[in-house]
Amino acid sequence: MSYKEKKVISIGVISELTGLSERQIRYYEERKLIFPERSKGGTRKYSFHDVEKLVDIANKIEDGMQTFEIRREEMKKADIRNKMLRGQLNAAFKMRK
Amino acid sequence: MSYKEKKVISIGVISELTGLSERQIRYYEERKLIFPERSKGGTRKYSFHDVEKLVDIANKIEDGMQTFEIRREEMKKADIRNKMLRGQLNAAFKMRK
DNA sequence: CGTGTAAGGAATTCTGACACG
DNA sequence: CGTGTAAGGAATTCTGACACG
Repeated sequence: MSYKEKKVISIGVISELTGLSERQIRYYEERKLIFPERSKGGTRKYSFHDVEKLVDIANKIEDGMQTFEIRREEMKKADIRNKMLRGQLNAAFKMRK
Repeated sequence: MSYKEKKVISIGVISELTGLSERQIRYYEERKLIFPERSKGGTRKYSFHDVEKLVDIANKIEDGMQTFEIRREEMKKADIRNKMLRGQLNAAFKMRK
């Protein structure tokens, strides 16, 4: 896994990097838009990828989009990715028969 | 600046990533081998590059090298880099005359 | 709905020092 | 020299709640 995906950054730093309040960052997690890991003690850990995600989210919210819409959009993307992956695997499987 | 160089990781996470104790990590800073940044509150912030540096340092110490030797080695490398850079710049300057 | 805030507590980090060697 | 540790304090983060709207 690349550095970009490693969850090692605490919420305070994330707040600085994104310009969002800690409240906002935690709320977007509550709405299932981001998924930080946790230390043994329970503190949240984010990745650089999460920083980019958060900036995207913030922009969409500024444009008037609601969190559930952003989430739905995200789900749709993941769905398409899954279908494409299935297609790939299926094609590969058929070739082996 | 790439993600690798951004100083955003706290000492606890660095300790986990490197397997070194916080004591060791702070000591290597005292010996001028690494240079974390500080938050307003004074907590140390490291980069992924520092993680790699620390692993290197730990290996050298395990091989019996002393911190001042590691530092000397580092200084020498930086020195060579500087000389090469000067050479480059000088050559470029002459070409313009 | 999305965000601010005060509240109390817990986890994290800091420094300077003593210890061993 | 390099590292462990106990000590006391400060910075950081956590959760649940009230507020506004």
